[in-house]
Amino acid sequence: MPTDDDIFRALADPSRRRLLDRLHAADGQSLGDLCAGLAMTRQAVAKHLGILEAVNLVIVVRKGREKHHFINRVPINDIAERWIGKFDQPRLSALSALKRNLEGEHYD
Amino acid sequence: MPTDDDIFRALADPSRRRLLDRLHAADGQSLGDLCAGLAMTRQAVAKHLGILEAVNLVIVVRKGREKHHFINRVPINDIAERWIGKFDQPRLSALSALKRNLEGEHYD
DNA sequence: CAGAAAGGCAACCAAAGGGTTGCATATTCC
DNA sequence: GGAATATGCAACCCTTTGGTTGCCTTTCTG
Repeated sequence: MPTDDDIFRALADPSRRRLLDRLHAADGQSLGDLCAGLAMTRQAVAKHLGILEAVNLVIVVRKGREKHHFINRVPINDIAERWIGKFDQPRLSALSALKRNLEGEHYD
Repeated sequence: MPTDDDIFRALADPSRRRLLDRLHAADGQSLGDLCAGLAMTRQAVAKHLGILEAVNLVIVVRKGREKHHFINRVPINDIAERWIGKFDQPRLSALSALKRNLEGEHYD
C-alpha cells in the first residue's frame, strides 16, 4: 500500500508527470508509444513507469508482447482530498467547482 | 517565479510537508518553534524552510531576532487547479463540492 | 556591557535518484 | 525457423539532496 509520501515522491519528477499527462491525453498506451518523442532511453521511461506502477498511479495490462498503461486516478484524488484539501479555502474551491459545473461539463 | 515543478519538488519531501502541517496547525511560528520535537538539526529545518520560502509556499516576517513563518496557500491551490484538477473526475468533484456546499456552509 | 538566545553561512558527507549502456527474453510476422 | 519487434534486467555513473558539524552575526536581557 503506497503512502502519501510515495505518491508525492512519484509525482515530484517532471518526466513522470509528463507521462501521466500523455496517458491522460490517450490512455492505454504501450511502453513504445510512451517513448515516442521523448529525449530519454526506453529503459529510463520503463523505470519511470515502474515507479508509477509501484504506487498504483498507473495500472498495467499485458497483451502479448505489449504492455499497456492506464491511469489510476484514485491515488491522486486521495492526496487531493487528504492533504491538499485541507490547505485550500473551502469556499473558494466549492465556488470554482460549482462554476465549472454551471459553465458546462460536456466531457465523457 | 516558481514553476509547477518547483512546487512539486518542494512538496515531495515529507519533512517539508510536516512543516507545512505544523504551520497549518499554528501559523506564524518561528524557526525555533518549528524545530521543537523534530529529530533534525535547526540548520536542517532552516534549509527546508528556505526551500519552502523559495517557492513561495511559506512567507517570512522578521521580528527582531526572530523569523516567523506563514503558509501561503496560493501555490498549492494553483497546482491543485492546474494539474491535479484535470485528473479527477469532474462530475464527482463537482458533486462532492456541491454536497459540501449544501450540507454545511450556510454563511453566504 | 557580558552573556544568552535566535538565526545565518559554508563546507562536507552519505544516500538516493535519474539516466545510460549492454545484454537477455518473449512474441509476432514473413 | 529466423528476423524484427517489444520489453525486462542489471551494472554503472554522475548529480542532487537531505543532513551534519563548526563557526559567525545579530538581538535581547540581566
